[in-house]
Amino acid sequence: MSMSHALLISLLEKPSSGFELARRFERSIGYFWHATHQQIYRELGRMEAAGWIAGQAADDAGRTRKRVYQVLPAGRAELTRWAGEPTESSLPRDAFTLKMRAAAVMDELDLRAEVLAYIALHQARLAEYQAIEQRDFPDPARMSRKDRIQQLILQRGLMFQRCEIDWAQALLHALEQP
Amino acid sequence: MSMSHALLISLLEKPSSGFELARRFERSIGYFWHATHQQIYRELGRMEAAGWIAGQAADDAGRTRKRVYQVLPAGRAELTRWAGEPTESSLPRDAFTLKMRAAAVMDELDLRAEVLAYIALHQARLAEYQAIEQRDFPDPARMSRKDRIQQLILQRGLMFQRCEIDWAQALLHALEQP
DNA sequence: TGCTCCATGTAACACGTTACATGATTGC
DNA sequence: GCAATCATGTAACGTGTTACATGGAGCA
Repeated sequence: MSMSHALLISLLEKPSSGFELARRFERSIGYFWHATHQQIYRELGRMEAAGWIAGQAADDAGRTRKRVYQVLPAGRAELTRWAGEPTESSLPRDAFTLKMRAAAVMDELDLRAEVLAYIALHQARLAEYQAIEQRDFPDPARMSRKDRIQQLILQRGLMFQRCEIDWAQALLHALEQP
Repeated sequence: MSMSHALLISLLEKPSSGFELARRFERSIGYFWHATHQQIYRELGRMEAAGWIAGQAADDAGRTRKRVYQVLPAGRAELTRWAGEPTESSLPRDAFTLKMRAAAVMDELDLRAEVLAYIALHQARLAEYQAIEQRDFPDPARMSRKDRIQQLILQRGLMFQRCEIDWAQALLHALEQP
């Protein structure tokens, strides 16, 4: 799995503690890759053992156990190796589409409320992404290569939300017909 | 998990053996929900024990162990119950996007070939879906409610492929800039 | 003092993947 | 007779999820 690589990239973007990573994997990064804190701690332990990352007591640790991890050369090498191998195409598992398949074969199911909730969810996400875009990429003129790529990744998310909303509206229309 | 529900819906669409389900979950259904044959046999066993489905020796079984399963009333009831509960929003884990995040923070990575392969993959899928649409929904005039919903589900897939292709082309352009 | 948040972990279990095994049928 | 495909399964392992536990810091 690429869980470890997701963490390596995240640590390259910013050296962090396990807890900070967990928060980020619930939010911005989480929009594209989700993980629980247990997975993260487990993986951080493995990667430290493998010499990919090094953790040390954080400056602001006080008497807490807070440790901040950073990527070692071996971790960078592993990322390079991984980037070169063929990408596994992710296979979706979408409970919503599944319910719509159910609605197709079971006439008695009325899923209009589900579709409305789905539209609302994706409209909320769209608004969130738009806010992130305005916050992180306010000036289209002065952007580095890194900024441009990161903005494109965000725009992929924006594009999907718009697609989902349009599609769900067409679906709603179809469900309202006998 | 909704693995069992995916199988129930698939069995409602057409009573089948485990092997037939496995083939379908690699192909058409697999575009929206993937499963290996081991998962399928395991789940069929559980569902039969729970009284959701019943299996009997297939008509064309001969001396093989082929068994065809069909959904029992308890299985239908379970689908109805499941459709009524709130839908868990699926969280994506996309290795390709992850690699692009890596490219953003590691200048030395050249992922242009990856992007080209990605474009080719989604163009191939687009063509596949278009072929399925022409085969399964040839006559837009005479379509049942069921057909219309199933076509919309397929069109969601088509829409995503087009989005991915357009987006990847923009990304390719960004990667070619220093 | 008690509440909430920060921070890290263990343990048990469910789910998913991979490798391997078995035997019948179909076509060359 | 052999290979490919149909058809079902077991076993082992890795990953993901859920529940629970622990303790410090900041605040009212």
